[in-house]
Amino acid sequence: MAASTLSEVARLAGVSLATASRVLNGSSRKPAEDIAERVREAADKLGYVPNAQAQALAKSSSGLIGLIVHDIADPYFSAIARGVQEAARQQNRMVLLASTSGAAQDEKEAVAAFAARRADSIVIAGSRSVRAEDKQGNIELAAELDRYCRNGGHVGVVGHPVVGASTTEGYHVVEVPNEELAAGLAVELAATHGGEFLIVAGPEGLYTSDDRVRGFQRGLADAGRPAAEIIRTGFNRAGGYDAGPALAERIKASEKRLCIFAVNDVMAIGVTAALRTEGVWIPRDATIAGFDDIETLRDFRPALSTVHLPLEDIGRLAAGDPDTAPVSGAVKLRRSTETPVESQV
Amino acid sequence: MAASTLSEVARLAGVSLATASRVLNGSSRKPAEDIAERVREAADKLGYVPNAQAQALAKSSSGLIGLIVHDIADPYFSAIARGVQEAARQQNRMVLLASTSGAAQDEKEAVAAFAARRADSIVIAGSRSVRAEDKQGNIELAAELDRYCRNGGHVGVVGHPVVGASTTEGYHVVEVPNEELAAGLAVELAATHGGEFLIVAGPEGLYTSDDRVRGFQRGLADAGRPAAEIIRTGFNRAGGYDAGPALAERIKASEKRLCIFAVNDVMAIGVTAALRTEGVWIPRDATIAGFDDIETLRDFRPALSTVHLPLEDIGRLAAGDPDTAPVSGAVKLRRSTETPVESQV
DNA sequence: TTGATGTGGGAAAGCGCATTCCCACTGCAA
DNA sequence: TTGCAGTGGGAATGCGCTTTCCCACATCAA
Repeated sequence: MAASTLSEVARLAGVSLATASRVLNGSSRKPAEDIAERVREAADKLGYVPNAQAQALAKSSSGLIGLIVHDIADPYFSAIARGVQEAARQQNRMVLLASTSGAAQDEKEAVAAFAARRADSIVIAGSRSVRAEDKQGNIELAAELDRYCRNGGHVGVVGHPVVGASTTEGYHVVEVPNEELAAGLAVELAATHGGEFLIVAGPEGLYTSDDRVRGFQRGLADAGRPAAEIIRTGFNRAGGYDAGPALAERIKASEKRLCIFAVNDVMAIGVTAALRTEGVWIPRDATIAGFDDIETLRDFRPALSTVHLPLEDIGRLAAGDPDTAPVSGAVKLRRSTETPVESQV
Repeated sequence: MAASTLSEVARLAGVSLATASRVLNGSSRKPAEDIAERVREAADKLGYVPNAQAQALAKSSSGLIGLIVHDIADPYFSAIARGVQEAARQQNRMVLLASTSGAAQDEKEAVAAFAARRADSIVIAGSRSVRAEDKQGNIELAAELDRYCRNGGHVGVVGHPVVGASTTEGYHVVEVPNEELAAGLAVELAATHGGEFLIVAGPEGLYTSDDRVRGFQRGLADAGRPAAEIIRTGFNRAGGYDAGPALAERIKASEKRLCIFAVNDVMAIGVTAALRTEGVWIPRDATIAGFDDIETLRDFRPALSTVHLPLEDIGRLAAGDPDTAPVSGAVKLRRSTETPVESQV
């Protein structure tokens, strides 16, 4: 990647390096118009493209914003990514992407790589976990992030604070009221559903999942209902699908109507798909609700009851956009939790 | 983003800059083990993170790969992005992301920004168009890309060559056999569908859309069928949705059974959703097929007939992964094009 | 006319690192 | 002992740019 340099431009225009720099790369000092014109012409003729690396080195600010997600192809993350991308665009920055499948070790490496590139800020989306086997990874990740912050970096965290961070300096947590919203969902569901509840959750220790489970149980309690049984599985579509057979059996065996809360939309979709293969239909034989309100799934039938989260805004907020309103979700009841009249319990 | 520098490490370790560099940042010359150990200790104590900007400047290779998509939240693009991301990871690079909504002007700016960052290569996904109003934009984009290539950059293009590129030097086109696959789809559909065909296409001049339309028509011709009528709309879910009402009317008015080919999956989903609101059911009242085989939509019901494209592989290929096999799609007939026995035409 | 003030361009010093070149030192054969 | 190749560390240069500092010149009031 060689290209023409500023000094070549300066030479061609017959001015000094300093002047050329002032003309081309925005400085407070504006050279005279005729000179500026000469410089611009020279730059144009040479096809000059400023070397952002060198600029970053010289003014120690890279114009980069690092984004860490579990999987960029997961619609949850890609929606957030869109928000981050937009904020970056507004701030005249570029976004550096890292997918980590959620492994703390990988996230740590990503942070180090971003730090190496001197990213101005890092957005870390995706749930961390407090499970014992992740402990070491979390500690290292936190240490890496702390170091990054200490060196003047900004970290935007989606959802909940970084596990094990030793300081709040430099961290900006975008609060997502998972617990409250899940509670709200439970209350609203309890209003029309007289049967049992069951939660399809992610692995124990996964923050987001745990928050939503806790909230849902609290909502049930508030509505005077017994706590729901919990089935744990993967936090993705496959996890939901895997939980299907057991659920189907349960539904067929029990004469009480079941309402399933899957802690995110893709899991709910997975569950629904699996149930369908077992001959269990939503909402005829059971009802289900998700969480996130993923856009790509909005045409899914039966329309999925869920909790809307402004994912794009979340991304924007995490990227430090000041004009975006704080996160506020909303319960959306749709077809998937409508109990057909003839089968009320 | 200040941080400790190599020379601080060197001083602490009591060695020269050169030695520290050799120890820490992979050089062919390996200093003695005891010295190396001292340097590593010092680096560790200071929390040294090499400045990738400076490294890039010094050895003029940035380890960056730029990715241009229309919309990162579109599952088509996010799937490709995942592939690019994986390839980058394997190559020990990072990916720089730019979303452009497909405007040639924006894509040009993105290319310039990548060039400024001295990205080793650029992947440009998403269809370009040959419409007259985009002509100027295309020219400028091509010029920017050409310049980038001339300066030693590599460009990976998804689908079809860059419109107006003056050279092939540096370009690597990942061929996607849109036309052949669409033809294959038409042939397979014609085998079981006796009624009419209709195509819901993107705007005229959009390469991918045009290719698929052309292929489909050719397939129909091969099957001895008359050419399908074409409705043009937006190349996304909203476009498909917008086409719904007119289609519904048509379907209701005609007694011939209609098979719709939407040139991509999200459009097909949009059409289906709109038809549903008009009381038209797939596949009862009409059938529909899409293109792309988007993963997030696989649980959609009726299961969408489509053409499978290995999007992740496409991303990997475009990012220059040598181990990935060339693109080969496959027609997938599913529920959405199954004609119920009782309503055969 | 003189000195004060302002204006605008140029020289040069880094930014943090890789790398080339140089040199001191070692070991070994002659 | 001398000479030579080989080893390994250090000084210095440059990557492309920003920015400070300096200086030449013009302008204007006294």
